[in-house]
Amino acid sequence: MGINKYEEIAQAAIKLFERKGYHATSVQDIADEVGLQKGSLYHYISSKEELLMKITQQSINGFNRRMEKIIESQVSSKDKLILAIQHHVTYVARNMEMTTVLLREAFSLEPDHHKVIKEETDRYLKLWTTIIDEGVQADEFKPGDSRLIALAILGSANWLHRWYQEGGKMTPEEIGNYFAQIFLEGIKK
Amino acid sequence: MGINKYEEIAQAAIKLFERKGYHATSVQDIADEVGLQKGSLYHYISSKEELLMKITQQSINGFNRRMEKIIESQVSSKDKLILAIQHHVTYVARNMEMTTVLLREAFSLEPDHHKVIKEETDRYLKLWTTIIDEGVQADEFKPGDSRLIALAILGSANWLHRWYQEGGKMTPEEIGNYFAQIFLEGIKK
Amino acid sequence: MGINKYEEIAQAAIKLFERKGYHATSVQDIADEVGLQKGSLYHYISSKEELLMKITQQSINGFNRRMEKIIESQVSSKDKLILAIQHHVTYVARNMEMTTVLLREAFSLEPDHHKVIKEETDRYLKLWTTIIDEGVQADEFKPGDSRLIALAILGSANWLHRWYQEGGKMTPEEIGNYFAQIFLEGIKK
Amino acid sequence: MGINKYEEIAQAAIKLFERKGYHATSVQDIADEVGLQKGSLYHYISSKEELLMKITQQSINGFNRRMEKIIESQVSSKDKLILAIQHHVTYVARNMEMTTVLLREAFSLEPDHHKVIKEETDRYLKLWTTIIDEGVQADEFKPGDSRLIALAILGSANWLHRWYQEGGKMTPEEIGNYFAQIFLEGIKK
DNA sequence: AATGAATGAGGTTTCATTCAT
DNA sequence: AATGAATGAAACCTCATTCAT
Repeated sequence: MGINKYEEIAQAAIKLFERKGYHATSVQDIADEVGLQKGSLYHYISSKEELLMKITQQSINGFNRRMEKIIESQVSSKDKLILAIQHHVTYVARNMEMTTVLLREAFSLEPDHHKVIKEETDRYLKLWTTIIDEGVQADEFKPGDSRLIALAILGSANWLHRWYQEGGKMTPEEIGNYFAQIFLEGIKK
Repeated sequence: MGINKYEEIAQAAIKLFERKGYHATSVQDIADEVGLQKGSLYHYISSKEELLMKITQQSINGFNRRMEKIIESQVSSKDKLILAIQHHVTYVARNMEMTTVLLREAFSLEPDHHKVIKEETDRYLKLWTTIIDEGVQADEFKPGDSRLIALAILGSANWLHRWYQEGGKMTPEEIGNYFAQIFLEGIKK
Repeated sequence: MGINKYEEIAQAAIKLFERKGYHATSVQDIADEVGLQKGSLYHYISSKEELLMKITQQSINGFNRRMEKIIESQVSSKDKLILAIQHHVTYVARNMEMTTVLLREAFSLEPDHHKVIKEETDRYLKLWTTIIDEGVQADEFKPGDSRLIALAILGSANWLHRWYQEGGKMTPEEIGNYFAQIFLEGIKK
Repeated sequence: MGINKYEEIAQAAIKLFERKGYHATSVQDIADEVGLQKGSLYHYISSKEELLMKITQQSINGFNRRMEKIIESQVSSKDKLILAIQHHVTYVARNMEMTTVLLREAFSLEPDHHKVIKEETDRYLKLWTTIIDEGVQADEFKPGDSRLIALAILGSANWLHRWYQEGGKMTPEEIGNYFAQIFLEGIKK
């Protein structure tokens, strides 16, 4: 904190965008949060939207980077899926504010910027379907619609940003495990 | 359409809030959409926020009403859960815009209003855990954390508002069935 | 005054743009001049630049309209030129502020708008060369570079906006006559 | 270039003030043009306005200095007038940007500064009327209003900054000659 | 000599809401 | 029921200038 002012500003923006929403957060709010005058912010940023863009980009990149490593790893498809769920869930839980901004505010980006984020999220989805398709081919998963399955899992895992609270009775890792188990085994006795 | 002007205004608001977001939608936008002057809107509404409140309330009420009927029905817990998933999925798919406004914009409500919506969504969650708990007790479901299971299912089902498109290769009913199957049986072979 | 608010605003803008320049005139200045709040101006205009555009357009149109009538009239080229000089001079003198805005501020228009004004001023110049060329053909004027002559005359006549003051010892008509005489006969004895 | 940084800055300012206007040119623009940081400029200048003042002063001084030499020369009034026109025209043509700044932007100076420039331009005008008055007394020119004649000539000659382009079919000298001829002989056959 | 962080005032524009007609 | 003029606050952003380093 303090070393890199841009980072400090981005952190303030993440916090405020999460709490109030992008449009309801004023540049003044961000300036107040970092203790600068409104105008002084513009030494570091070129626009409020640039901040949102950087934040969402950083967020989706974090998801993609982890997922690519999992895909490249030498384990069974089932284990890849378990890892993917665990990683997604813990990443959301450990970056709640940033994830919320990505999931809720990215659509406020200007069309050009939004397109870039959209492409990255599409890529992320594809990485999920790859794992599932491979698992089906390896006879590890039931045949099915891999995109629908991926969307079901991602829905569950993303939803975490709406209810997870640090200090609850389960750790993110435990939640990830549980989610993995649900999707693999189902809840029926 | 045209009979009830308030309803017409609400429909315009739903459409615009979904498309642009609550804060990015101006009262002028809504007025344009219904073909009135900005000032004339205020014969029908008392504030922009009131519109958002009515919309989110109507939306969450729709979810709750259906769920209560399911709970009261005389079928097994498993069948209740299947019905609940089917109903939620089809309700989202058939009310995409309104659902999006509920899920993405409710947090823009003033604290007092937001609290009301929060209570209703909490109630909705509780209805889901009720079914699951009963299913566990009836030995239909594996023992587990019913809240976590409900949140997993709701996450999947809510996420639909981000990707569902009318005219896709599966109907909402088919998607609902598939989701139910995933959560009951899992995807592992 | 008061009947047409837009006209009132435009008049205030002309006065202020002339006095302080376009960029040095704030929307606040204009609002103060007409006794409105800054924001209220935007019921009548869509931007400050629109005002400048309207003003310059009205101004150059005034010049062109008069000139076209002169061209169509059935008099000798010499008399057309005299009329043109008289009209230009009196138009400048009677619309000092607007002319100043046209001549000094039009270049502040955005490229698209500026292009429109440029085309109109080019057209105006061409009307002048037409008269001169016809006069040369009719053997009324010495052979010469009609464009250069037109630019010389226009320079003199436009410059009026920098020095003319109402109530001076010569009326605009007298100045026009004198200018016409200078350009036709020269000053040499 | 480079030896005298102040001169470099002034040249950048002339170029930018001409292109965009004084108010539309930011100190940042000037800094960019000379490859310095905004703050560093203030080692050389004390304010943006000082730059405009220096530029306009240098410009009007150039006009006055030449004119004084002409007045002192031992030739007929007619030849003085011809020389004056030639010099003015070539000076404008060879210093287009600086002249434009003088003619278009001087009025943006603060009152105190503006007054100084005004006095110099008034002096310049008086030098012209002196020549004309002497020519009338020497029976070289027709009797007339010397101020009006001077303003007519200056208008033509100043207007050059709005249309002259290097590389046109006439050199500045040829244009000067032509203008002199027009004002002396007129265009009527 | 040069930087670049910071200021604080002011720029244009948008907007939810009110109200007389 | 509908208008449209008007408000006043707040939005994002720019800018000339200062100053510690």
